[in-house]
Amino acid sequence: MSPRTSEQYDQIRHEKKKLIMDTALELFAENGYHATSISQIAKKAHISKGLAYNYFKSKKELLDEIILTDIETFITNFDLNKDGILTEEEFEYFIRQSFKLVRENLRHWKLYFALMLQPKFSETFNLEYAKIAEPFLKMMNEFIESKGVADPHGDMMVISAMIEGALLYTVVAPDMFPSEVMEDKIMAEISRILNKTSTQ
Amino acid sequence: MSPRTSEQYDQIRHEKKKLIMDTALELFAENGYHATSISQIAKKAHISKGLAYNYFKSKKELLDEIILTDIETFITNFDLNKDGILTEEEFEYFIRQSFKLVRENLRHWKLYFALMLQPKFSETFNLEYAKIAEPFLKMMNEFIESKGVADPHGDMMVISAMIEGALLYTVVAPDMFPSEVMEDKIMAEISRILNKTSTQ
Amino acid sequence: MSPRTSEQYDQIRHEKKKLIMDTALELFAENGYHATSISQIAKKAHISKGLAYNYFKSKKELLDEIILTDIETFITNFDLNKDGILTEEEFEYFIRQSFKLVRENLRHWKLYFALMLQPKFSETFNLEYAKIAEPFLKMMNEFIESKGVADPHGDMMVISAMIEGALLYTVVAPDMFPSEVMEDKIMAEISRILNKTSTQ
Amino acid sequence: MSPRTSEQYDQIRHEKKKLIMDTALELFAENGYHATSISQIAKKAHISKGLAYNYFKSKKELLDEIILTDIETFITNFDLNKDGILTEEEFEYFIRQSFKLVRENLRHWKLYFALMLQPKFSETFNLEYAKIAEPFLKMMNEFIESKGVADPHGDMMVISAMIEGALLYTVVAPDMFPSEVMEDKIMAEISRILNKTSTQ
DNA sequence: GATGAATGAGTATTCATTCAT
DNA sequence: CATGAATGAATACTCATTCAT
Repeated sequence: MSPRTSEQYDQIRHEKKKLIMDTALELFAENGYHATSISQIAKKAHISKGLAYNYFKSKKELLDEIILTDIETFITNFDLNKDGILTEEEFEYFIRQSFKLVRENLRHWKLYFALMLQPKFSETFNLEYAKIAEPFLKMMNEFIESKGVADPHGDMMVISAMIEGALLYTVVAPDMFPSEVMEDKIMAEISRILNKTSTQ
Repeated sequence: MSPRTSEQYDQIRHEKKKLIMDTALELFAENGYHATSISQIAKKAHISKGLAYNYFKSKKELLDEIILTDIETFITNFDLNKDGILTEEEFEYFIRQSFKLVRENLRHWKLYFALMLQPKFSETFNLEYAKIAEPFLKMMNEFIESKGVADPHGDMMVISAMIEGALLYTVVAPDMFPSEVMEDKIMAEISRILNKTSTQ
Repeated sequence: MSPRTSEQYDQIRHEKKKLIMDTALELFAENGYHATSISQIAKKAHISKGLAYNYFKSKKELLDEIILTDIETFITNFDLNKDGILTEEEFEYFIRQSFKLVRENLRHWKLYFALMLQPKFSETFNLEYAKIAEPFLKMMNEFIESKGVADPHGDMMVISAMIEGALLYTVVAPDMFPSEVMEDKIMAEISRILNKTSTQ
Repeated sequence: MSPRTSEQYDQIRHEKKKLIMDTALELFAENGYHATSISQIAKKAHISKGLAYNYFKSKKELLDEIILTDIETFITNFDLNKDGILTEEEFEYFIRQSFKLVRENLRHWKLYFALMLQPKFSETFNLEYAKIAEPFLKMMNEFIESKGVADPHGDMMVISAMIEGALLYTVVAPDMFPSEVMEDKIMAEISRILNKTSTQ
């Protein structure tokens, strides 16, 4: 048999890493980071404990890589680096896209909320999410200000809270609070908030 | 010499229990239940590990008692059992009172959000919080319906999300999202949502 | 109220000690010495843990006192110190009395068998039981020799084993091996062993 | 490099398990189950505490596996499942074999006697020993009945007591009660009991 | 790349014992 | 005489991590 090419090795490495990270995310989200052991992850992923350490230096680093990868996915899906002024359509796109991403990866967001509650725990998490949150808030701020409302900062806070609350419900109680329904309602509410001055 | 009276013992027991529960809540909220050890709690409370077990049968039961006590405090502060129809003032009172209670006991609510994310973990939590959440949602539902809005269920979800998000920010980012400011803004927003039909 | 007389105090002390020892024996016999905690004993005796230490310096000493008291009872019931030669009636009395005492205090004998199996554990037990066993065996030896059998030492061993086995069954399986029935059968068997030479 | 073959792992597992079980049996027999800690076992076996838990889920399960293995050994050495009628030689073989097995594994039988005294403690023990005891008693019963003695049940009890007592002495006082000597004496006694009718 | 045996520090929990009252 | 709060050492058990193969 011919030896595997290095591409094949890379392929294997990549797939195994993904398998481990997916499995870990599932368990971290369901039971929490501390309540999840490497043994459980290994068993569920049908690999040996040793192999997990072949790919990740430690349990914490496994968490870190999960966070980083998810952030990357998020950023890729958003293109948050644009500098120009947002159109109404782009603004709506951003928010709807947020709901969509949360719905498509509930586990990640469950983990996100959990880590948000223990800020001392993960430096990585704090740093990485700042990268998202800041431009997001900045964008939101600028857009709201551009609308000429009376209290832009206040409106920003209400809108953020509404979105954050809806995303939390999407994650913990999707049956009682259907995500798509909330998304539409919230979009409408935001429109009303930001356009009320013009109608007066 | 005669032994301590049972009143003295009750007094001691009550104070020590409170000390242990307060200390535990502080650590549970800050670092999470699983990341907090009985040793840490004992050290911080300046007692021996053994004493903690004199008062609580297990770590889980310590958590349970914290939850139960906090729920009691909450219910006492609310009188949620009233059946009659809410006035506008009472409705506002309920919501403002919620913000107030969260602000006054941030630790408890941090724990609340954390436990909400791991529903399988604590039976006690689920049962006890259902006791609060259900009448709260029912009250909100009935009140909104009484206002004759076009989409009462949708409005209820938006309002709930707004409140939940604001409370979450109150707990995790009070500096960036000042709770009192949000409270006022949200009260105003709710008014607008529920009274918009009348102005049309 | 007049102070209690010292006789009354002695009476109280004596009764409490007995209560504690009886309770402890019950639990030691049922679950074993190591599996029984002072707390359990105190709870079952409806006293405080502290009181147990008022009467006994340690858990081990509590065990020791139980052993000593039981030995005393045993010796009192036997009058094993007689030096003279045993009559046939006296020999039978000894054995039947052994069965009777075991039946009347199963707990103590359960403890006895358990301690016999862990000779390193209790010095007290070993010393005290030697006091019983030695004269008992000596008596048995002398009596058997006096009967002029061919193999007195062998017969002594068989008879002892028979008695010991029957007592063990009396303690652990009285339903399947009714003690009184065994007692009679064994007495008959002993007679036959010791008198067979004369009939030949 | 390639990982160990599963045969190698099986080999290692088998040897280590045996080492741990042998060490545990030694200590359990000598000092009792409750008085023996996993630390002691680990130290004596020159392994870490953790490794013991790699092989046995709990201390109780370690005990269970010891019991089960010993029972297997016992049954293998006996072939107790035969249905046919016993010859005199087979009956004698059974009894002599019992003595032999006890002598060859004193520790196991010390544990057996100790567990017999605490029937509530080990379900496993009760169930497994019933498997041995029942056919053994049945066999003995049938054989005795086949001999046409006047009181077969009574004889069975006396013979059982004699054997049980002799085995107990074999375990706790082999110096004072030499096992082989007792074995011969008891065999002779049994013969006399069972054949006395025919000679009269 | 892959395995799982092995470790050791840490965790929850128990318990004999002490002591102030 | 009597209580039960308090301690600390020990116990069963877990788990992240290492390593020989």
